[in-house]
Amino acid sequence: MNPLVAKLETVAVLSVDDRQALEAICGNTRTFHKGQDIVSEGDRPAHVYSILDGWAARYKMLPDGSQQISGFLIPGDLCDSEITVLRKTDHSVVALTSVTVTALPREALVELTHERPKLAQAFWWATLIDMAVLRAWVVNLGGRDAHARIAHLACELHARMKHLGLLRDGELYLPLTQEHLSNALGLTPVHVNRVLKRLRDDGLMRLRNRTLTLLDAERLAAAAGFDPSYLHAEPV
Amino acid sequence: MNPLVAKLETVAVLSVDDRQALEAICGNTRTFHKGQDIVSEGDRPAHVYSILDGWAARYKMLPDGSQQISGFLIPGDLCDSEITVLRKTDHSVVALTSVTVTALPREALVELTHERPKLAQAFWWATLIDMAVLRAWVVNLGGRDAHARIAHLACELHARMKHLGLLRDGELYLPLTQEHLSNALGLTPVHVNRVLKRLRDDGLMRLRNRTLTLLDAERLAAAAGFDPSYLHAEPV
DNA sequence: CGGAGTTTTGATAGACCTCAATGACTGTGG
DNA sequence: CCACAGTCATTGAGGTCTATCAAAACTCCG
Repeated sequence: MNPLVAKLETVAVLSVDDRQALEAICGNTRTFHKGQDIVSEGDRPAHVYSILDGWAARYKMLPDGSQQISGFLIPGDLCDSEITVLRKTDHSVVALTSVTVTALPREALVELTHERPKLAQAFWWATLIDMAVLRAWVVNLGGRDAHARIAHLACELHARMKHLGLLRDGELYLPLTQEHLSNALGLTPVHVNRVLKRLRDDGLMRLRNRTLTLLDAERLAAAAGFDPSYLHAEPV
Repeated sequence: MNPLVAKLETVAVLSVDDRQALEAICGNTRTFHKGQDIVSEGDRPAHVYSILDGWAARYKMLPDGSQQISGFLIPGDLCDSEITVLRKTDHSVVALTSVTVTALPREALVELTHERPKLAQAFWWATLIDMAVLRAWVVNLGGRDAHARIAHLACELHARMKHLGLLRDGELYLPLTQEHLSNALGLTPVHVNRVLKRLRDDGLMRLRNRTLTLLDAERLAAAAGFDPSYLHAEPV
């Protein structure tokens, strides 16, 4: 099933009609290769891209040439929903793996949500969850040291992928280099490396060969101060 | 006019009917005094509170007793819209001044947006703007040093208040202590103090007696890497 | 096998934190 | 109108976490 539909259905009950209408405006799929920008800062895309498969990252270039990642996107996530209100995107989205997206024409999406309030609600509510994730990032960056910060991100990604049913043997494919992590966490790659070593030595988690293993999920969550309830959305 | 309506009208065109329907579900107003929690983490409020007047801050308590602020709320902002999807709030909101809110019953809001797609869109789009602000916070916390970080927050708050027409002589009433700033910016109060002194000595900005003055808005924005377009929402 | 990207490790430096004390400001009550 | 308490701002000294610079080892892939 279309993962966007799946995501919306975790926050709202859609009628068959609603679902079909949404699927009807999904345009052609398009594939981006690893490293390619799906959306570039300053663009005024005519489409809202929804990720069908693969990983992507939102990031913003800073004046000194560094980049700050503000979110990781996985299947079901929208890359640039803000273009429905902002004239241009205020950040970029880059493919971390080969990424397949479906393109929802902006106008069609606006009309669709105008005609189908249930869908408009669903998009709103899905955005509220995304926002809860973003708040958790703020708390993570502002309130925790490197050790807890990395642990928390690991817990978040693990929980999100689990929710999508994308774990393999409890392990998680993570296409992130230590440099990606450092750009997401406000640390340097070198320090990320050292802290990963400590997490590994402490038996909390291991990241190797793009595979994340939670060695002791409970102690890891404790070290991270991780409480998954913000992610979720059990059916109301 | 109800500042919530004003906020929604910056992102969508509402009919008179829509506006009246929204105003109709605004329940009694309620006033919280400074320091009081408007929403507490773990609550399951039956109302979504919209700020009519005053300042508030979202924050989360961390295990070590510190608190991380994830946003400042000003008139028009919703305190706890996430309760439409999350069973309980994942953070608290505290009044920084005396705060007047209007209470929108959760059920009524859900029904209203179900019946009036334009309103549902407006709430969605307003949330997208709030999210852009939050992304900017992530970038600020993760990507900038203390000097630029404080400068950026000052620019953001100035721009938001200007947009609401709440500046006085280009100056901004800011009911924040240096400790609030430190809790928002992931710094210590002592360091905030030192950096504020430097910003003052450099002629960039001054914060004194709860009044923020941008001494040199242009150089300040440059130091902060501030680009206001994310905030905004000119009519599309 | 070669070469680029990535991970790992060491040594040193700097931004920011902690602890602690002083000084300014605000509101209150006598 | 002044004295007082409480909150908040300011300053100093020393310590820690994380950054920077540099180089070596590893991995992956063509």
